Amino acid sequence: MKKPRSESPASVPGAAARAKARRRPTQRDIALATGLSQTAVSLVLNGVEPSSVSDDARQRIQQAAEKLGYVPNRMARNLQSARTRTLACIVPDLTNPTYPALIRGFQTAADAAGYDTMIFDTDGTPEREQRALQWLSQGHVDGVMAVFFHVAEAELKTATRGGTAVVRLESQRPRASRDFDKIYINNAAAAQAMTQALIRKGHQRIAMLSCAIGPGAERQRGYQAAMNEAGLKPQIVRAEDFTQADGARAMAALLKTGFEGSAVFAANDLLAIGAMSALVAFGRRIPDDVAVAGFDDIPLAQLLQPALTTVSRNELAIGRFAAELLVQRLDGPDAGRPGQGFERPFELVMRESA
Amino acid sequence: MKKPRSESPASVPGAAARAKARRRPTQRDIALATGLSQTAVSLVLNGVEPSSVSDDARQRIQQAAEKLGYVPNRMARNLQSARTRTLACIVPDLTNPTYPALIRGFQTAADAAGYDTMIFDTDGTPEREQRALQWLSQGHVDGVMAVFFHVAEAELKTATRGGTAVVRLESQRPRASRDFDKIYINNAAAAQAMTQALIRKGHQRIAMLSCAIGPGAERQRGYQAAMNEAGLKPQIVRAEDFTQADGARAMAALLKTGFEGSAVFAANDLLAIGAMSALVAFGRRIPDDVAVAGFDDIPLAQLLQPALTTVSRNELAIGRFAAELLVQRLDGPDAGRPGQGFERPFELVMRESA
DNA sequence: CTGAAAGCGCTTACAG
DNA sequence: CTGAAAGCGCTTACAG
Repeated sequence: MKKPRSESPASVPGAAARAKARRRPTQRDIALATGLSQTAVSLVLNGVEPSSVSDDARQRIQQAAEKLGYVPNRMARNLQSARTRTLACIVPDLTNPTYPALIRGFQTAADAAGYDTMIFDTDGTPEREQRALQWLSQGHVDGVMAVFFHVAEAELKTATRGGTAVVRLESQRPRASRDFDKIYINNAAAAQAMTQALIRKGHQRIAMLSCAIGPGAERQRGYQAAMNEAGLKPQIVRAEDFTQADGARAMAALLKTGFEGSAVFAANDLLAIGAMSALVAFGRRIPDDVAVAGFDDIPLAQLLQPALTTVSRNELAIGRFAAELLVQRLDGPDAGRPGQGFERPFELVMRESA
Repeated sequence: MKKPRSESPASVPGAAARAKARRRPTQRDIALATGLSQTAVSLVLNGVEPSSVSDDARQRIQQAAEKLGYVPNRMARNLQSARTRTLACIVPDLTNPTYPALIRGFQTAADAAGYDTMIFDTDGTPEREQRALQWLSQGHVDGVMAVFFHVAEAELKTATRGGTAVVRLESQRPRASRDFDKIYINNAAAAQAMTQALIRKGHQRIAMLSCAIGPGAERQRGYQAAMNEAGLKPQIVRAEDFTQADGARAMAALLKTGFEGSAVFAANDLLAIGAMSALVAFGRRIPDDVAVAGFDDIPLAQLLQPALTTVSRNELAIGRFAAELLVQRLDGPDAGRPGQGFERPFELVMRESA
């Protein structure tokens, strides 16, 4: 045997040898141990009803399985049945607390339906989102809830054409899709409502701290609509990404150029928190000198001093709802129905910061 | 990446054809399309070198693969090669920001080595940790970094005997294990150091707010050692779980019974944050009336008002290190070496809250 | 250079 | 009731 010298994973000697050395028992081992057929073993261990295996055989098989510590090989089972009993969450950034909350809700519902949950963090970059797509297309999961910033609908459709159920979270009312469900909140309306609330509080010069990716555009749209409607001049400042550090940087830059507004509306809570720390560093009091509002209502928002005014989407409920949609599609009677769009409510949470 | 076109030929109508079109293309389809063997297809698509396939054949195969939008079926490949090129992180609670940081670091290193990262949230409960074990034993991943609260060493060993590489994060110096690596910080020493720091600041009545699970016990041990050593009387209050809500509840209960201490040392930052909100609600000023210290140094710690004094483990670095260990075991020359224990440093981060 | 064939561990018709 | 057999999509020795 000539060993091909390749990058192929299987040619790594150590792991392959080790795997073989400590082989896990298979149905064949149980068949050999009991003197019955592998078919019978499969039938018994899967509890296929009505059972065509005698009680005696069944008992011997179960005992042998127990004794050998048999665990089914999912790769093999999945290859055969094309079902994995696993769902995935694909999110841009686990260190943004809004996503763990979403996943928490998802997992609760997936668990109740007997599905495992896998989580994939894309970092919100085009490259890693493509890796997530590739991973999806390899058939690891039966269904997925995905938050993508850079993936086109057609790409997602291609990646999941193997039959993977999809719920996509959108930042605006999406076009109807035959192929998968979509959940969205009206980000523009939410941002507009928050801006209007700030205006009602007497603010005239309100800057928006936003970001070009993800839901940033829609939230800017809502802000602009409210400002225009009130005859006020919009001022939008762009941060690199939706992180606290980027928010602090952008706010500091704005302050250095002589910011004279009385309020800042940030496109998410992390940006708002960054802005708050920059404001404090520049000696501005919140909310007396500058009011601050955010978006997401992450758990931390109410713990800040002052507590952050923000927009809540109830992520926990959205996650739960998404998992339930997937399970219905996979196990329910409406497996084949066309995709639907589901709008979820938002809520303004007025706290001390504005 | 080019978007593959639909392979559904308009000239072949009918349900069968559509069902076929929906199927993901396989190597067999490429073989059929090119008139070459499936073996040749596999050889070319895996880039096996030195190649035994002619340039002409190679080109035709690659073109057909592109045209059909071929994506390898991982289930099949894994079944054959027993390798998945995927690593897992198993953690107790994604909504505790310390774990996203850990995962972030892990993912960075895994990514660099060409591995995908899957995340499994156990909720810290015995039931879900068992599900994680079961999932592990099904061979989904080549390696795993795990934080378990309730899983015995033997159980983990059994679940991964298929050859899955393991790095376990421990809360104390672990016993050496032949089977897997362990990373730990000396939680007792860290808690002791923090308690000593509080004592040096003049505090005499220091309560510890802790939790029975996970690293709670070790941190209590360190606290007690420091208190005893200084001739002070330890007072430990137990919260249900390591969450902010539990911290607030436990602190409020303590305050109701007439707490007279001048400092509270919480076993993690979330408990500390909960305690802070309870203290504020009861009209106590931090740190003037009661000083507060935590453990973990989650990103939020420095954003609080007052900023939280805490213990840092540098999760990002730990995660990165863990992934590198796994990759070395899987791809490196030292695949078979016995497991080692690696101690990582901690650091006291003194801020305003104490 | 190329393809026929065995086999990874499993499910599921099908024939005795 | 029971087992032989086909097949899921792939990798890889082996024979031409």
